[in-house]
Amino acid sequence: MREKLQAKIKEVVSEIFDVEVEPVISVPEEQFGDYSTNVALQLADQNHKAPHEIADKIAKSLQEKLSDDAESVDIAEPGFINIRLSVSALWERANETETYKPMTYKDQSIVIETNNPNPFKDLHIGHAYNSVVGDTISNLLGLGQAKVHRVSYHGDVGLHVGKSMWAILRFIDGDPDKLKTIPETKRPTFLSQKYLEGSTAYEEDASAKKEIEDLSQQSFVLDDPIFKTVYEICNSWSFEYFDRIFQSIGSRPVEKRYLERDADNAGRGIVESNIGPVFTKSDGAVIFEGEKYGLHTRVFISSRGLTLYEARDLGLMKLKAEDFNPQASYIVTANEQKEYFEVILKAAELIMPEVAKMTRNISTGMVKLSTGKMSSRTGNAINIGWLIEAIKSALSSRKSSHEGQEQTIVGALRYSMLKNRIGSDLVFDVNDAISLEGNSGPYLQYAYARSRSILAKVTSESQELPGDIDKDERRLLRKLGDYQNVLDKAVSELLPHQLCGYLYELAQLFNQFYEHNRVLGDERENIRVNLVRKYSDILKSGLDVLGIPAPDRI
RNA sequence: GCCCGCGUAGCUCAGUGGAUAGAGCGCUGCGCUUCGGACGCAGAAGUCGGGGGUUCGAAUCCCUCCGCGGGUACCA
Repeated sequence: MREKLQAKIKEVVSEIFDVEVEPVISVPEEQFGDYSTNVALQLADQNHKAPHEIADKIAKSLQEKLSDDAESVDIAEPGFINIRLSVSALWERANETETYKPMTYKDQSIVIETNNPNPFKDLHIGHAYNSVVGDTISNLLGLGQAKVHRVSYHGDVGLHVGKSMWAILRFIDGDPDKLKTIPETKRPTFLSQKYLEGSTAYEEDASAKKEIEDLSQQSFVLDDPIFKTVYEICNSWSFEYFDRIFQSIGSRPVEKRYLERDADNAGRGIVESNIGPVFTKSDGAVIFEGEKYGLHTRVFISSRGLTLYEARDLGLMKLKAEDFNPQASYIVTANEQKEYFEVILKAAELIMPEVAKMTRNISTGMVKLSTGKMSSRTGNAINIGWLIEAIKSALSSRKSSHEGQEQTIVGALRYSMLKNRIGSDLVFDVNDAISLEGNSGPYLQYAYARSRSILAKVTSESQELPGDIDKDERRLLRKLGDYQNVLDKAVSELLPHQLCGYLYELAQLFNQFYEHNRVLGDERENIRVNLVRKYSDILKSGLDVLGIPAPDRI
């Protein structure tokens, strides 16, 4: 409908004024109509004519051209043209919407790095946020008809591994079988405790520091049998834990896990073979002089000969390009890495321009806590497991059944992370995240369950619709037809909050409708059931994109 | 210091060139539950950080100042 309208306006303008324009069409407040355009104001600017006159001419001609689709075409000061759709056009638009799929990324292979927690360490809200955002953006890409490859990247080598292994090796005291004494459910806690022990020792004990540094080296070579055995067991514990947690917050599994170990080799090769043209040596280190390009100068290979994150990221870019032959590659990270990635991409541009060109860092903003105080044990971070328990206990304080509780938790958590624009910081308020009311995931799930409950009770079979429509019905139908525009925008800009905002407004309208209008047993039952059905389908499909389950009963 | 980002109601945020700046939470009052009250209705609450500029039109673009956050050579 929007395209149709756009074409007609273009046609009209071309006929009357003999100019080519790409008319901007927006959805105004309901009182003004269903669509609005400011072409007259744009033309007035160019032609130095009164916008009102121009608008008048366009509106008259447009009214004729649209015939059955427009109920009215009005002008409003200073020169807006407002179009009010006919009832039949509104239904047509809503029907289109139900089967609509944006084609934004059609036939593209796209690889996206959705999360990157390090084994041996614990997961906190920041990891959950990254996963939820990365997963939802992947869903949007998929909706835009891309072939999406979700991947993750993990720091399985380096200092943090040394810290953990130092404490773990002391615990097993030469006997790897001691790990078997740790029950499966305690493994994540065990690992995070050992990491904490190692970190503390590293700070406070000089001899431990030396040992930890040696163990860090060992993580690269793995030539000590006991180290290797223990390392591999604990690594697998971590990955099992990650998979379980990410699945429990509704994120789909990754297709491939990349390890720094692999990126290390690839990255070293790239950097070393480009010393001279791209990289230079300085104080024994291999650096990239980003300052030449207005960026930061960064070290890629340290003076001790070790690759740093910079070199490994170059290697990773190459590996991903080889594995998936993508047209686009996204890396979702917190924005503290934004300027870092600008440097990496600049260096990559000089070495492998085609890879650099398609790679984009989506920076998410940092997760901050609204309350200063947090668990003293985990420092200033909120552990994901703790958060899930908090939502669970908020739920059980309700009298309702526990049916669908898991889904409600996912809904509350994901929605609280997705409803704000990606890029600005997320001030994480636990009370907000566990909220079941207002602009929240559970509000949407509840509004969905209500509609399903009505539909389950429908007995009449007649599908014949009356030609007229009342005010509340029209309002709901108007909103339903908006869905495809919202999808277009959310998909092309990769902004899930656009969809959140729309679904919330839609659910609000439905709840208002529900409050003031009887559906079943009313003389207008047919038309209303039809609306409820469309509403229910659209809400479910939107929640699905957000990775939020929509159970029939909650 | 330099670079990047942000500043909208008490709090958390939408709105990023168009019409009287919107929502949730919180606050005040109401509906007391007939298709599910995890709901609905009404109300109070704003120098859109300050100042200047561009424009028919600015929260939105430009300049400047203030405040906050992040980055800034061997962490990731």
